[in-house]
Amino acid sequence: MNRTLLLNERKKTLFVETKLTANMDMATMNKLMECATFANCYPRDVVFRQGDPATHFYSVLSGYVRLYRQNSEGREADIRVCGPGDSFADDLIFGGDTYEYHAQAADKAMLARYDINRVRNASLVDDGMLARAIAGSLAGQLQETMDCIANDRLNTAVQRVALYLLEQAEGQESPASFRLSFQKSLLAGKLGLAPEALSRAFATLKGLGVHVHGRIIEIEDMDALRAL
Amino acid sequence: MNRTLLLNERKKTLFVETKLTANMDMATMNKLMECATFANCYPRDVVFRQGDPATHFYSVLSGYVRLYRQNSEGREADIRVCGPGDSFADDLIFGGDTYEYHAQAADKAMLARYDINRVRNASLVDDGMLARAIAGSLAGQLQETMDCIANDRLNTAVQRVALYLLEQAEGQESPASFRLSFQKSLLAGKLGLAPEALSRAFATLKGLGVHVHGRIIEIEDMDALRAL
DNA sequence: CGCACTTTTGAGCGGAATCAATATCTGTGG
DNA sequence: CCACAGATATTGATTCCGCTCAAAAGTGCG
Repeated sequence: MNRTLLLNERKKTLFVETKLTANMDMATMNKLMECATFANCYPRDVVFRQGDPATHFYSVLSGYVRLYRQNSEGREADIRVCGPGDSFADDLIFGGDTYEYHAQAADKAMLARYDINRVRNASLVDDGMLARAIAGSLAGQLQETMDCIANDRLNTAVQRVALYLLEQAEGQESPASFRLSFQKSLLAGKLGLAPEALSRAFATLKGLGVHVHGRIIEIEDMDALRAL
Repeated sequence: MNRTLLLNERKKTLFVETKLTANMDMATMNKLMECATFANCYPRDVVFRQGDPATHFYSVLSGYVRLYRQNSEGREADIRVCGPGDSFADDLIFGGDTYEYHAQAADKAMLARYDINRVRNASLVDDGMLARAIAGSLAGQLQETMDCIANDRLNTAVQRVALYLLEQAEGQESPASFRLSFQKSLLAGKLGLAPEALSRAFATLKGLGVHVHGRIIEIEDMDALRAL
């Protein structure tokens, strides 16, 4: 068994597990696969830049990608952090000809890279399955993004961090423990905080039984966090 | 010509001018129309509540609808303000069975009200046009919503207000003038501000040649705002 | 003309950003 | 295995933005 074949099998598996392909039949998945190439990224690699003409959209197979915008002084604000299974820039399939944000690998990452025009054309000639899958993906992203706005506007830094920890510990009983899936500086950005603010939020949460050792988090009492 | 007929013609016109129907052919539009009823709302009418089972999605034909979420203490945060042509809760067509936010008329409003199940089923049997139209609508909303996050995180109150005014004055030369399309308290919510903060932002902008008389806005020099 | 609602203004406070310094972690090579 | 360098994270001090509460002023409608 050669190495390339193994790699392709792995890619294929990850491709199938993507949110975009989750509810597709085989035929549609194959159509989509034909529009795809694969790309490996190293940390800090730029996937595309705001203002670039939009040619491709992406699914994350492994690793993380950070979507962000910059203001005139160069300060950056994260819009979304995409992990395995997430897709991004697919909002440009049905309109929009330039990327509206920067995309940068936040880790070693493997991406599926779809040609926008080919996917759009494919969606024009199939029975609607492809368009429905895209719509489903966009709907999920829209919900997440609206959640994010509400969360930003309604909750303080400590509350947002507590909420994130609870989401990560989903399904565990108190006491829960897990490993953060990415760096704290990236997490800070995702939550709309400066890294210092995240640090201070963790310090506050220590008083409620949250222990942080590097990337390992231990939560003594999940209900104490829920009560915030 | 009777009154009801006139009214229906008006509804039909507004229906056609909706973002959702913008790129549809007649056949698809008719299919969609068959899933619709119409509703008139008075200011502060509740369209649906967070947690309600999702049965319908909506297009705004006239007036404004506010989408918002509440925290445990009852404080409210606006997620989106929908005006003529906008649709909302269409993110639930392909997944999600409860509304994730409150929707409230912010004005006398006329809405098209679509049965989610019927539209979903219609989208399963057509050639994909319906699904593509929905995907296009969701893509637009997603872009707006991501813009909102970036804007919130990157700009101060004064900058956000200035940006909003520039958008509203789109296409005019300096000096520009126009009327706000809704109350200041609603605008404040849309921009993620307390009403007092909006007021103070206007006060600050007075120094840059922005004059506010009730809902009438006059901008002496648009470039001065762009420079913020 | 008066009442209710919306908006503005003022004062004080609190949360998070910024800047700066220190501590901790990670991976590399001696 | 340890020492070291560079990156990452924490802590402290300060500033500033925007929220809250309270009161006054403005607006519009019957």
